[in-house]
This record gives sequence, C-alpha cells and structure tokens, in this order.
Amino acid sequence: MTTLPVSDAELLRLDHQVCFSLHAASRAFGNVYRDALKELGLTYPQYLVMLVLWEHGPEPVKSIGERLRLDSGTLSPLLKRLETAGLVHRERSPEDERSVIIRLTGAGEELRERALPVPRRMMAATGLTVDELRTLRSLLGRVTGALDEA
Amino acid sequence: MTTLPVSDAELLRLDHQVCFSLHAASRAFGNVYRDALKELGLTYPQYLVMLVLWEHGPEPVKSIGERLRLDSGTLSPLLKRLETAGLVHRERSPEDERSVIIRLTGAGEELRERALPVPRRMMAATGLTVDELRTLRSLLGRVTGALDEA
DNA sequence: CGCAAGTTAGTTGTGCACAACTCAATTGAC
DNA sequence: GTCAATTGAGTTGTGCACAACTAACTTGCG
Repeated sequence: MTTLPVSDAELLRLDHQVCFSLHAASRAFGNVYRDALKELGLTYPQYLVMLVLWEHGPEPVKSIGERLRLDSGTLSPLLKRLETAGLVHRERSPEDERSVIIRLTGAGEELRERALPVPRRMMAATGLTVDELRTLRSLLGRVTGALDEA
Repeated sequence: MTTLPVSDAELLRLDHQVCFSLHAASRAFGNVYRDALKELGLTYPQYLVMLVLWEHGPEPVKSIGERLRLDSGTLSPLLKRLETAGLVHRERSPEDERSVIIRLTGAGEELRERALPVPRRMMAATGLTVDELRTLRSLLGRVTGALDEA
C-alpha cells in the first residue's frame, strides 16, 4: 500500500475530520434510532441494555457495564427507568449482597418480538454494503482499542 | 469485490456491531479528548466551536450550528459557558437583531497556540495509518449523509 | 402601510456520559 | 478473628444532545 507524502497541515486537518465525522455519525445514528425505537418506548442506550439481556439472560449490573463499557453512574438511573417502564426487575444477589441482578419481566421478554425489525431498518439507513460495514466495524474496533490504552 | 452470501442473522448481528462500535468509539474519543483538553479548560464540543472560530472568525450562532450540526438548545448554554470562561464575546448583529455574533476574545485567540499540539496527540492515539484514517473518514461521511436522509 | 409567516436565539425538560464521592458487603493480610 | 483494603451499586454535580416551546425580529404579501 503506497501513499503519497502528506504534509503536517493535511495530517492535522485529517485528524480533525475523522474525530468530527465520528462524533457526527454517532449523533446521526442516535437520531435515526430515536425514530426507530420510539414505538418501543426505548432510547438507544436502553435498547443496548435490552439486547444484552435478551442475548445473555439475567446479569448483574457489573456485567452489563462491562459489555457496554458503561459505569454505574450511567447504568443506575437508566436501569431504574427500565424498571419503572416494567421491562426489568432488580434483585440483590443472594451470594453477594453487593451485587444487583437485572432480570427481564414478561413485558421485557415480549418486547423482543417488536424489536426484531429494527436492525434491518437501521442497516438499510446506513446506505453501506456488507463489506463496507465490515471494514467500518473493523476500523472502529481498532480505534477504540487503541484509545482505551491511553 | 465478491462477497459470499450472508445470512439474515449475520446481517442483523453485523449491524448491531457497527452501531455499537460507533457508539463506543465516539465515547472512547471523548475520554481521550477529555484528558488532552483538560489543561485548556475545554470539553470536546467546546473545542469544536473554538476550531470553527479560529478558522472562520466571527460567526453567528446559526452558522456555527450548521457547521457542527448542533441546534440552539445545545449551543446556547455551551456558548454561555465559553463566555463565562472569557474565551468569546456575544453581540447582537446590527443588521439583523435576531442574530447573535460570536467573536473570540484576546484570550480566545491566544488559546489557539496552546491547542496546536492536541490533534497530533489524538491522531497518534488512534493507532491507524493515514490511509486507514482516510477510509474511516470516507465511510463515516457516507453513513452520516445517508442517515441524515431518513 | 399592516399583519401573517418565517427566521433566529433562547428556555425548559428529559436522558446519556462521566468524575468524584458515599456506603455497605466482601476479601485478604496479619 | 480482626481490621484495612477492595469491590459493587448508588448519588451528586457538570456538561452534551435534542424535542418542544417561547419571544423577538424580519420579510413579504395584500
């Protein structure tokens, strides 16, 4: 892979553009998800938590936070809202009283069916091919990994 | 570019990974920027506004919002904080009294020098090559464009 | 001219994200 | 066994993002 020489100024501009593009794309996704999830009564971060529970079953707050890279300051109020909405149930772990297990209610389980068509709509909205989505996912994963080092 | 057939299930999973990767990468960038900008007393969105002003000079709130794709509900309090920090000055436009012009103060201009090394640090932290950064920027730009349609 | 429609900032309310902190439960060093 | 350090959840405070709304101003149509 050969590359023409790149000036310092261009490098800096490129960096700005990448950071900004990432920021903008993330918000653009949020806006489209807002519509797609409106009828389910979920926000995107709430949807992410539900995905974890649908896939893995009951989990302590800690595990959910590790999977989504979110801390308790974000998850605690979010989970409280999901509980108020009747989608999850919170109970102290018998083995370790510090730990709180999050478990889907019947309504939470049932919501899964209505959420099934969402990913397809989102994917179509990106306008990318499968190969491009793969490339994008791969680059983003490497960036996140590298940034997490620092 | 040939692509093997992809099952529905795989498509849906891939989509989740892309959206989540984007979300995670955006937050990872935010965390690294938080450190890089701490000594300047700026958050990343505040830094974006300063970049616009450093590059284009005095601008009405509307123009800044268009460049950064942010609405007045986000910008008004953010600009008020920059004003409190002594970095910008806000004045009504003489021609159009509805419009508010944002102008850098002396301190705001001077901050530019101290902000110069930031992009290089960020770029190094991504761990990507120039070609990869270009690819990433291009894909993100297309995604954002497509999502803004919907 | 005079008023309806559109534009521009700002306000309010909700929710996410994270730092810094508290508190209770657990673990480990001694 | 006791107590200090660690761990897990939650709270508080700050700031971003956006929807829905208001207020002030401008423009253009009659």
